[in-house]
Amino acid sequence: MLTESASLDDGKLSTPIFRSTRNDALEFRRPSTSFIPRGRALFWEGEEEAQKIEIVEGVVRAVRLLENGNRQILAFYWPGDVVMPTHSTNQQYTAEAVTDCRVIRSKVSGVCRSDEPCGAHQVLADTLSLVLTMSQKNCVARIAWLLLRIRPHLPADLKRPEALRLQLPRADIADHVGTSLETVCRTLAEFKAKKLIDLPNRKTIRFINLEGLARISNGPAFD
Amino acid sequence: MLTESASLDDGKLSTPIFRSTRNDALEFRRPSTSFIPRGRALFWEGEEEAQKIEIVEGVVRAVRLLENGNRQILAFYWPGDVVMPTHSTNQQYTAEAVTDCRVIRSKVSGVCRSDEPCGAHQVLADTLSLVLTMSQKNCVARIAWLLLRIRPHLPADLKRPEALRLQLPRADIADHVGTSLETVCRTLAEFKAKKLIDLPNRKTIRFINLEGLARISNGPAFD
DNA sequence: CGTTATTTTGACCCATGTCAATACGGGTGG
DNA sequence: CCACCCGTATTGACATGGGTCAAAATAACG
Repeated sequence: MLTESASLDDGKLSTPIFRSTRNDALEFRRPSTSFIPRGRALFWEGEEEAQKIEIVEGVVRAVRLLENGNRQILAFYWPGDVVMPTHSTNQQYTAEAVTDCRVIRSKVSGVCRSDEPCGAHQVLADTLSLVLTMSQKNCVARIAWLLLRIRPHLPADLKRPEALRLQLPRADIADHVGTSLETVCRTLAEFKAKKLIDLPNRKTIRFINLEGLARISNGPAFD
Repeated sequence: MLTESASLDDGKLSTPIFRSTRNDALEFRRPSTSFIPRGRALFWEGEEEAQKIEIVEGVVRAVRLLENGNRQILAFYWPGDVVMPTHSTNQQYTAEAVTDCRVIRSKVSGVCRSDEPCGAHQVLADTLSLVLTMSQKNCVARIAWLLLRIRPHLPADLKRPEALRLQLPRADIADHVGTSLETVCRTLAEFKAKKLIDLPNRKTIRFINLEGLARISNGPAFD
């Protein structure tokens, strides 16, 4: 599958906490904090464990694989989010690390209540809005919608003022909004040309005109 | 499952339009069936009642409405199915009668467990496969997929042997698989021309070549 | 520095949405 | 029972969004 080269290429820029000093080399100071290298799965479809996973650092994607090799990314999860299996008989999706991650695993009860909803409720909300977005909006609107959604979670790029580190590769964006990698590129270029965003480099984004993006994300009707 | 002869169309003559719904405060009361005319809502987005609704007869759709007036049908429910609100703070969808329906309402607890999952789990499973279908398959495959899914639930057409009563209007099919009404028509006509199905009239369908339909529903890769 | 993964840009064209005209067909009232 | 009517369905013509293939450019990595 993916290279688990454990090279902290992403980590060194985005994760000042992790690896900040040599002394912290072992993260086991904090109980049950574990490290997940980029590309590795946190759990798989079909796994039955009842656990919850809090993301401390990094980005996680919920994925369903398909017969033909294609994949659908159902949702992204960010630091502070808690990822849980649906407690049905088996997972409906796989959780994978988009970037190097640090997470905290803990047990969870078999029932879910309003104060502690299980993974199903969490994923449901995301998935519902995804279905709506996918079925009602065109590619441009979907990508604008995605950018606005992820923006609050993106870490600042230390070197460039006002710029954020876009942590998702183009392919992941494409597999989330249900389009091709090429269309993502073209659309981002279009946004840049329209001065809605700036792209200092491939992994960095600067939001310039949020209202414009929001208007586009509402769909072609409002151009 | 529960194959009813289901000639409710006649039944509405003798049935009182609406049994005034006072919520049965006592859980163990013998449930009474209520009649829901075509087009009426069983519950709405945002409603907070904790109830479950068993469909005795007819078809129900789970709908989300959109700003621009479009709608997305998340799922259809059939006799024997139990429709439940997600027990989160509010509904994520509206339930409406596609055809005249008879249903049984009853109270439900605030928690959900494996043996009695709440609406979220139910809708989640449907919605997940919907997302996958929508993002990965073309219109033809999506419509074939829908036909195969609804087939087990369709009541027989008494007058024509082997024929089933297609209870969903074209518009509902379109709003479920995320395409236009016209494309649904064209695709059905195409299936008929290829002798995969027959359409004796607008509300009747006869399945001829299930394998062929299944192949198409797997996507364009397998033509 | 050479090699590889990721991204960008271009060319082409098919599937599907949209607009528009027509044809059913099932209720309703006479 | 018939004729009318309106919602639903069908079919056609047309434009285009976005998928696919291909090649080049950039960044990442040893």
